[in-house]
Amino acid sequence: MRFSNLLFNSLKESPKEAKIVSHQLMLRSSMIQQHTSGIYTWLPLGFKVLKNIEEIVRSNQDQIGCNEMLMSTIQSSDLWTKSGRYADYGKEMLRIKDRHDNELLYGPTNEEVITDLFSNYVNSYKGLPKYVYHIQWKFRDEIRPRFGVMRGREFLMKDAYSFDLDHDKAVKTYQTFFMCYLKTFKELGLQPIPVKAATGAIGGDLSHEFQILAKTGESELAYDPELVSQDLLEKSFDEITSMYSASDEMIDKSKSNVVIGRGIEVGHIFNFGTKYSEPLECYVLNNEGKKVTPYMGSYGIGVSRLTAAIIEAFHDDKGIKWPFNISPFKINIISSNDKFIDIAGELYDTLSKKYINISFDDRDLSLGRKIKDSELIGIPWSLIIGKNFDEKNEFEVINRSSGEKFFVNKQELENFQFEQYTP
RNA sequence: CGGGGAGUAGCUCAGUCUGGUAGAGUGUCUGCUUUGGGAGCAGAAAGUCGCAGGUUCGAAUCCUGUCUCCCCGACCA
Repeated sequence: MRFSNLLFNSLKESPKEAKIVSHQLMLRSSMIQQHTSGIYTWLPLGFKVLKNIEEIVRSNQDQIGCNEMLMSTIQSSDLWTKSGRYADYGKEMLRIKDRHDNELLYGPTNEEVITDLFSNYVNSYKGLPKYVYHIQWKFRDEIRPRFGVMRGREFLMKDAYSFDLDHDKAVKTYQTFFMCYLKTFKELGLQPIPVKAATGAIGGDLSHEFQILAKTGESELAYDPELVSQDLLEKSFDEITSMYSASDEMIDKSKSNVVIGRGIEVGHIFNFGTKYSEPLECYVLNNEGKKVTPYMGSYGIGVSRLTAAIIEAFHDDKGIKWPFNISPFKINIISSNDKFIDIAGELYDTLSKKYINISFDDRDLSLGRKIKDSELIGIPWSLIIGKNFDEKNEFEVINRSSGEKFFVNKQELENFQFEQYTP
């Protein structure tokens, strides 16, 4: 993408409504624009990031045999009345009436819809287990939206649902998703702390929140420091969950060797048994031909929230520092002045064949301004063609994260390991 | 929903107390000079002062109503 074609306008000052750094940087770098309280338009840069995160989440779901599908945003109230949640959900649910006066709602979650769908498609224990997910916009009419997309009313969520024959199998499934989540977050550059959670409105006997440590996190948590210092992917579910972690009121202050911090909840998983399958009359026939009710679980990841959470984790006073695979652009080509614009353009064409998502700042602006924008947006690499090219035929490559500079000739540039980037 | 604050140019904000021609910085546009870290000079465009009503000769400013946004709390991916 050439900057001359990009819908982008960096702001030097933060709009005053933004209180936390991720919100400020998202506004300053033209990632989002607020439409109304808690509802945002995703501008080109923000949308690219959102899709990159979505893709990482998607590939990890696919790896555990989870089926991607797409359920509607608008739902009928019928199923919710059946499950008993139409009344329970209260004002957080956005209720709508169509022209026939039918009661509809903008889905805040999908347990009802998927349970109903499942009961129509799977009738035998042989069809179990089944995992399905979708990545879809949700709406919860929060009392007080805040912090930009961190707590919006409209948000993009990956929600998966599992169906198992019995409780033990459902627990195994739960563990599979648990480990899948750790891997997903690691690919996003994050190491969240799995916190035992109260099961709340969704109910069930087993639930974990995945919290990213951040000063601006909304909830307090206490945890065993080993949950942060060790690679959890090398441990088993039992080893991990035997370490101490607790949130808010569940924190045991008498515990020693425990760290108190604040966290951003980026994922939440539940094992809730037959809480929905039973009232919605979802069953399969077992090997004796008898009706049994599947055991279910649901598994959420806040995709739009993750954009903000990742910025909270990776930024400095100059702007965002995107991990390579999340960044809207991987390499930003900058010509220091118009003299090099053609050479820069050729380089852009060449590199575009090798990498996806290269950008070329072809605007007629001073070098300083272009570098500032590149830093603000958080592009992992800037590639400058300027005086060093003139004098020594060298390109200058700057790493956003470390600030390191490399001077390379054309041959070296071709072999340069741009992917080796971690903030 | 309770408590607090704010709506004036794209953005940040002054002006409101004490009514009298709508302001600054930044950004935008044009021209020239520039071009290695948000360049310089000159010029220009840009706001029904959130909306509605009222008081007044006259309202951004005073009064009434209303809408929206933000912050603190209880709920949540």
